[in-house]
Amino acid sequence: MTATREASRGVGKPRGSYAKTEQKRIEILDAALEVFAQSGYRSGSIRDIAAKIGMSEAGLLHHFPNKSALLAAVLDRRDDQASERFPIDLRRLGGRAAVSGLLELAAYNASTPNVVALYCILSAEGTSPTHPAHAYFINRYQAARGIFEDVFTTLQNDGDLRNDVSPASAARSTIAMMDGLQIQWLLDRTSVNMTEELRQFFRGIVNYDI
Amino acid sequence: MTATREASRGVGKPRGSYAKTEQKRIEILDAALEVFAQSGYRSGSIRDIAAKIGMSEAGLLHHFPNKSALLAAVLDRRDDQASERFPIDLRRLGGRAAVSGLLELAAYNASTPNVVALYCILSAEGTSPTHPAHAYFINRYQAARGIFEDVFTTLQNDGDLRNDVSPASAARSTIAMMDGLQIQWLLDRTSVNMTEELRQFFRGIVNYDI
DNA sequence: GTAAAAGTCGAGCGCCCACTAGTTTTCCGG
DNA sequence: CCGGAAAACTAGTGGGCGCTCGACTTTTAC
Repeated sequence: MTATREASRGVGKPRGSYAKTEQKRIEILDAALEVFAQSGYRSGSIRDIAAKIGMSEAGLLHHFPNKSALLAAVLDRRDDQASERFPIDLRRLGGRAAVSGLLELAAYNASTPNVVALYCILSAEGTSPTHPAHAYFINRYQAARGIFEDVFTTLQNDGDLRNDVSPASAARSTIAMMDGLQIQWLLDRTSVNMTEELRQFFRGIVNYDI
Repeated sequence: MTATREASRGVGKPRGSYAKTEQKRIEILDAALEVFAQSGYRSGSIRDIAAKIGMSEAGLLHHFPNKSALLAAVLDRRDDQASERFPIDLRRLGGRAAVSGLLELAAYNASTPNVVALYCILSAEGTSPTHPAHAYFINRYQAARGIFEDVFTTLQNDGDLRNDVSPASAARSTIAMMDGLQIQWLLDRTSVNMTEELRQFFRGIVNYDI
């Protein structure tokens, strides 16, 4: 996660990894994302992932101890990439700027369909308590609701959120809208424009022109 | 689908099924719904379904030719049951009554969590074009959008839908809201009240007190 | 240059899968 | 109450799965 090959160790024997190792890990994670996005975690196979990058299963499993660790690494990487490529701190922006940020986020998501598919299938699978990503999604949604609630609280304090809409409700329903639009969009990408539909949704709960 | 054991055939040899056959089919379909709801289609196994009702796999497969036919039968049965147990013709109701009907539908859904889980996981899996329920969901969403659009058109003609909301957009976003709320609700049933959240959503797009 | 760690692979283990074949058991119309 | 169809079971088949093991190759610190 940090930078280069295990950094400099003080003494001891261990050697750290080769120069190309990190690149290989990334190649694996990219392939895993595609496979999990298409087939889900439960039906996506390590065999398929390995084949996609011309590697043996055993070779792949040298880098990740098992399948669920691989999934965890895929999700970690996505979270890292998201904050790199879309570094918005919604709480900091607050109010109208944060709402605009959400619209930009929806537009950005529309440019990465396989990531959308990944979260769509994994969040559905993850509703089962036995799924390895169950806790991840519980936390993810709790965190998202917290952030969104703060954003809408700010918006309301600015007089920009309708008074009969509670920030908590706005948070829950905004998340629901984003998730729900993704399903229709994945089934038929011409059926819905996620950004415009989300904007229209916001028109129903805010007090300003958007 | 109709009523009793193949009805009366005129002449020929074949004998029709036993008295308990239909009951057994239903038992299988109920078990299949539970398994598919929990594990999805791809990871849900015929073995689990058969075990759940104390039957052998081969015995089960006597009633359904293969796994995907079983899934199709589960979906058929659900559609039949839905129109029996919740026989609302939204188009007929039109306008405010139809909107109320949707709120009742949300409340009804909250009383059948495994059905909600079934559609949640299957619609996510079904976004993949190779999934046996892909066409089913394409059709289902198209039909739903059509019905909802008619409902909101009526509502707008009655002056009950905000003028800056198109019926088509209201249809898409209402479906998205219902789907999205279900995910949060399945992850943590205390996190969201689907009916109230949907009502609040409608407040943003209608012109009357709801 | 070399030794040892890191990376890769082929083979295979035990398990689960959907589905089939053949046989036995259950039902029921006559 | 009996003959034959329907229903159910036992026993497989071929294949995919996650993961392990031991041997081989590549890299790299010294």
